[in-house]
Amino acid sequence: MDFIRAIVKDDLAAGRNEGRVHTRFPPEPNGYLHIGHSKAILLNYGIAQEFGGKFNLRFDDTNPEKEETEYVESIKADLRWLGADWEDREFFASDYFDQLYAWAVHLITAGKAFVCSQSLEDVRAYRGTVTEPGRPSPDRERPAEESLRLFEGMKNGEFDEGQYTLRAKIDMAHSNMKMRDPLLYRIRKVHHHRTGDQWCIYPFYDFAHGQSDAIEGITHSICTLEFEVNRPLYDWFIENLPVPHKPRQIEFARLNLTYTVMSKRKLLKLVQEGHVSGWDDPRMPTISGLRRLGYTPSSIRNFNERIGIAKRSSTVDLDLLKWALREELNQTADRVMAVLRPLKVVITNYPEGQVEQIECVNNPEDPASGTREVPFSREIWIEQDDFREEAPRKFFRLKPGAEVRLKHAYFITCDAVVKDPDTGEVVELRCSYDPETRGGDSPDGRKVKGTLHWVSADHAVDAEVRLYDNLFREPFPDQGGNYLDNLNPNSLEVLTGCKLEPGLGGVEPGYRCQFMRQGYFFADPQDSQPGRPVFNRTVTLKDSWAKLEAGGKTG
RNA sequence: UGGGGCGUCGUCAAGUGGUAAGACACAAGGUUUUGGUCCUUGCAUUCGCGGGUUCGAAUCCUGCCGCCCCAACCA
Repeated sequence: MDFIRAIVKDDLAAGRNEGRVHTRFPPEPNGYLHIGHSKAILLNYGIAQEFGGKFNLRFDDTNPEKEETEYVESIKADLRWLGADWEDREFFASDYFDQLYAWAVHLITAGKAFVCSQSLEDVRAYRGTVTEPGRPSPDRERPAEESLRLFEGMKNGEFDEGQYTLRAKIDMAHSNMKMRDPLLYRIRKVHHHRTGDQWCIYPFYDFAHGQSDAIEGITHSICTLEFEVNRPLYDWFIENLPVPHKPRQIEFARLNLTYTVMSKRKLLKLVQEGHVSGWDDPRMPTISGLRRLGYTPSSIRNFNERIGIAKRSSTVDLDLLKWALREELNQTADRVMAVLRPLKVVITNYPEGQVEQIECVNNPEDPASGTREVPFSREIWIEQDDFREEAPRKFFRLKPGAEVRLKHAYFITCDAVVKDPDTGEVVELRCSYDPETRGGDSPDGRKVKGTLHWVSADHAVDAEVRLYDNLFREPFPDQGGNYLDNLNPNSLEVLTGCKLEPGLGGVEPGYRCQFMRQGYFFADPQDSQPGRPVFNRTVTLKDSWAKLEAGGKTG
């Protein structure tokens, strides 16, 4: 059990919050959700579930300049996909603008807030530094009546942007910078995605967040580490306002992942500069990107269970995310045969025009998945990588004179290599098969080390296959300068003319399977259609042969 | 630098005074009609470093070191 659940459990045992548990996920609708957000979502939703509590969705929409309805919709879709259910409790900080305004008035009346006329520059200069105390604004002792009048003027649009702000009167010498008379409201004459032009003053995060929690009866306001310094201010508002409930803020370490970036600002730049096709590009660490790549919600939940919750900043190995996906798909995905880079094989002793139906196991990990029939004929496609004219000792695939097994079908032996007379490129293999080995076993007990996947040439379905790899080539893209310099130039390779076993021709978008010996693939939800399949490679299979080769240990 | 937070295996992470869980990664074997899966084994005499308290310390005290956050009219 992590430290936050321990706190919740303890609160329950002590009878705090009337025995309630109520959490929330408070995204700002200024970008798409990413895998890092899934940690916060699953934590908050998970705690509500486990302790019989409730979970709210609340959009933190206090900055109209960056927020859009498109983001609101994408966030809701992603939350649903992850399985987080906020029932009918969908809120917006902007729902509380009236109450927040009233509370601001309350603070002014109590002499705890004032309207300040300092310029942006002066506010900054007077704030002091981390080692020096700040100085009070000349307006700090403005009479409450006057502040009240000015604040109303601000609300009514009588002033220009930047002319006035509302500030709390706390302590300009406080060692915590957040407590040096923080800004509560600013004038912004911009259209808000929900309140339209109703308001021209908008509350800041600090003045909106805790109070929104209080209004909703949130018991545990869980957020990330960088808000730790905001907590004294969070508590100050709760203590100095007549709020209906006192929530408690608890911070945990946000998720970082190797080979990617997680800040919305950086992701937005990737989108805007066209380094990716959009927020849902399969290479993006966004929820929508992972979904389109082929990830499952359960694998993301499983991943989150394994990384834990703690307070130390950390970066999780991307391999763990990939592992969580493989672990699930190994159990659930049907195995099919697809040749990505085709090489023609003619089985010279196989009768011309003959076609046999070969029975294939759908998933050896799941007997209930049954079998299917795949046509076999004289000409087939195999993977170019599965043939080497000059092969190292440990290369168990096809080479001149060698015998291998075609999965579920026959043993074949390579008799001759046909090359393009001009380029020397291998264009076709002439092989012979052993009719006694149908099904893949030899009656004389003869063993072969290699088993290849294949597709009958006459029956193959053509497809486009997109091979995705890490977006960045460095585990820490931010290290040493600009992350854009560390973009992986080979993050996407598009293959056309791939040869699929015929059953794959009519597959629906969103279909998931294992291309045997290659990886898990997903029929692209947007570009694939029955009759014209387009597959995304979600994740490769572990490849110990590639590892041997890379290590020079192929004999 | 003032304040806040954190330092346990390559990466995450349990552990809260009784003598270092687990997962991923990695390595070596075995099984295998996917060089996949699966199985076996190995992988921190040590918990940032140094002192101290104690029969006993990753856990308590103390000094130091390192990393992260805060000086947006962002969240």
